[in-house]
Amino acid sequence: MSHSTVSTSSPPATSDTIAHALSLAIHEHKIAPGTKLGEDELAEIYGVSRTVVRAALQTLSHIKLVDIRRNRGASVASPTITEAHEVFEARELLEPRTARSAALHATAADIALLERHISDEHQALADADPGRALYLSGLFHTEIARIAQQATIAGFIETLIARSSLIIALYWRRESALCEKHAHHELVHALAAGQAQQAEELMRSHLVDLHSALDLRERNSRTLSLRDALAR
Amino acid sequence: MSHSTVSTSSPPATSDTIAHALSLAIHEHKIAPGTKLGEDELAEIYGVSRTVVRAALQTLSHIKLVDIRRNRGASVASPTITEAHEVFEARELLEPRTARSAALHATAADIALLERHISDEHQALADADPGRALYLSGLFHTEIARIAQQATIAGFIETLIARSSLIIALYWRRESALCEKHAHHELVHALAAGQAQQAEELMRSHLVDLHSALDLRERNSRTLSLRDALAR
DNA sequence: GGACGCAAAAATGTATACAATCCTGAATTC
DNA sequence: GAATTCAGGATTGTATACATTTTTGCGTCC
Repeated sequence: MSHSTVSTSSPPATSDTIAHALSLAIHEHKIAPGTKLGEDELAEIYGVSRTVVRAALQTLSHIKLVDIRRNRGASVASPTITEAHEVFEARELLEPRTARSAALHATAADIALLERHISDEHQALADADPGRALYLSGLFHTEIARIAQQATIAGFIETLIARSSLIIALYWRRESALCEKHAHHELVHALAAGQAQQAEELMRSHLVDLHSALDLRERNSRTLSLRDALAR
Repeated sequence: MSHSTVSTSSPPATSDTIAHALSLAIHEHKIAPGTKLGEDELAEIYGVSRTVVRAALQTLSHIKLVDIRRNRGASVASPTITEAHEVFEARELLEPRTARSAALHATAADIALLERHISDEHQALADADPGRALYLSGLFHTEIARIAQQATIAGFIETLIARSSLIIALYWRRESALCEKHAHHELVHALAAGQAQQAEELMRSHLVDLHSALDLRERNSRTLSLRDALAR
């Protein structure tokens, strides 16, 4: 009896359950980019057959959290430097406009929710759980997209944020501390006040800050992909 | 022997093959929105097991070409009016910027390819194959996204164009004839000349034209969803 | 000692069998 | 006659068995 299933006597896991659980673990940096995700292993962990696991992995591969290569199985994706730039450029194109729209649609309940996310994030940092803080930070962005009432664009942003989590795992430079300390707060204020232009600008500069806090020099690429290669 | 497999003695279809074939048929309006896609039926048509068919359907559901509801199977998606607006608003946000970028990256080979797409599209219209013309028209847009060398955004645009095909099937009004007669040509000229600003503007107005050629009044929604309901 | 090759083992791809759910339609009831 | 109930069939969900491919590790050869 090596491993038991993750939770005892819970409703049997569906592929959505598993995809969600894996997604969370990846967001929180509990599973590193490049990690092999064996089907049998996951099937045993969640107490289901490989059929269900494969469906979950396919879902995750579609949002590029997981890389599936034929006959070679699934592993957590490791975005290249080029992809990292692309993801942040896409965010810089989509999110400011979305923040503008959110400023026009935000209700009091929306603002309250965003503020709770921020305080949860601070709590996670206080608990020395940076992975969870990062996840909540991403949730803040997806929440804004939802408030903007553009489900289609919100879906895109969701996948971009998921990939951003991988990018941060690979390329974040420690030196650049929490430059975003107040960015989310200021954004909420602009949204609450309905200041569309202000919200758009704040979001743009916030994303530029994030982008520039990454070490995306070519030199580093080789180092990191080498580490990946050794990691397995 | 009722149905035989689609092509005799071809390499066995993979889920990608099937997803591509179905996607093409939907793009070309050979399968109408709302059509039920039974697993056994498709499995027999393509000469594979349901396992492979299910993977293909899942792929298509990720890009919202197909709607899968638990225990209820898959059918071709029928976007609502709200979704239709969202899709075109997203395109209006993404594609003009992409066209700008394409103008800066386009090579002679790229331009030649685009021009061939246009002439193919005209040929299809001459052959009285409007479905294929529509498909090629969409391909023109995805090709521009590819030229822009932003794979991430190109992926988003690809799904938006796929959904646009469904939207056109549901909401296109015949009265508004080919207003876009020269739009693609002008766009290619701007791209070939490297006129970024011009390309961006042309793409924007082209998309606005398309958007306004749809009948997205609420009244029509009920009519069409009723037809859907009766269609099965 | 290192490179090559091959067989065994492990993992993924696909098909099939079985279980659970939904849909259909005829019989029943009011 | 209309609504309801409840089999029976049809369809989807999941597990398992088998086929194919990749990986691994040992042995051989140079």
